[in-house]
Amino acid sequence: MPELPEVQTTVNGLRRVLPGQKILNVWTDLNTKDKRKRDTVANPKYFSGFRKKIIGKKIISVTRRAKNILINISGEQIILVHMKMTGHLLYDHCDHGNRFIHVIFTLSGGKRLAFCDARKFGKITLINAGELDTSKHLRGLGPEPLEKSFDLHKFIQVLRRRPGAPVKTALIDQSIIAGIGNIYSDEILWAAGVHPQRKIKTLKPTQYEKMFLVMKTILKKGISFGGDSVSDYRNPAGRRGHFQLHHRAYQRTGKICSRRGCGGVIMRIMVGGRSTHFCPRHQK
DNA sequence: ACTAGCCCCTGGGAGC
DNA sequence: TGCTCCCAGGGGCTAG
Repeated sequence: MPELPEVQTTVNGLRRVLPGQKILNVWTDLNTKDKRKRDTVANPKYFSGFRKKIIGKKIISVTRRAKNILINISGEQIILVHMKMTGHLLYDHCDHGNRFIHVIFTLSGGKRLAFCDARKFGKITLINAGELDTSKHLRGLGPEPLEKSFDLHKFIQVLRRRPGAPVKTALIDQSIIAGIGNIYSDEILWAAGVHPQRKIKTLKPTQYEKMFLVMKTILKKGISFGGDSVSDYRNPAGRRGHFQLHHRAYQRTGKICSRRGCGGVIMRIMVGGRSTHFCPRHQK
């Protein structure tokens, strides 16, 4: 469940080691006929072209947009990596016994960059830099929640584009705000004291303000803990993040709410097809 | 135009 | 011990 903080943690790790290196080779064992993966290295036909286009190219920088890792290479091209549910990138920590490694880039510095993904949902594709924002991979994404320019006014404005949606559904909608997923949305709503099924149009100004503030602090907290490894996420060095040790709602079903003086019991319900954890006592 | 729901995939945990 | 069933959920896609 890599979300913004996990993707940022990976980017922070990679941008210290990748820039300046050349890509010497790339290997994959992925092989699919799924037409949804037509434009990824999982498609053998695409992979041979991908391989030709990136070999010999130099890595310039590593950035992030929403939950996508963008590896900018020479020749005005970008390798886009989406980790989806269980994916992660490993730098110089790809041991041969790891059967979940599906893509390996050999680099000029003598180290390797590997894409590890137990469930093979992840995506690796190549985009021309000039077409990045209009590509189907990034087109339609909402604003970055941690940008300074993303203020309370814009927060309210984008959420109100889905007036009838439950607030939980709106928060994880990538076209509304980019980068929030199931874990951080539950944590944001717990901290804001907002019920996940509350409809956007019924939110009070004070609730918007509280949600906005805790959204920024919780996402930053996620980054400062090196992401959340409740599931498969690992940083480029193969190590776990620690945000999972600080969950207040996510996967705490049946536990006493840790808000001081609350005493509620965390519940799990389905909202918009996603399991949702919240405290029915203090989240209104 | 919108949304609900299925599907991709496989490990891990629960239940028997 | 080992089998089966269910759950995890980002996001593409389709049917309504």
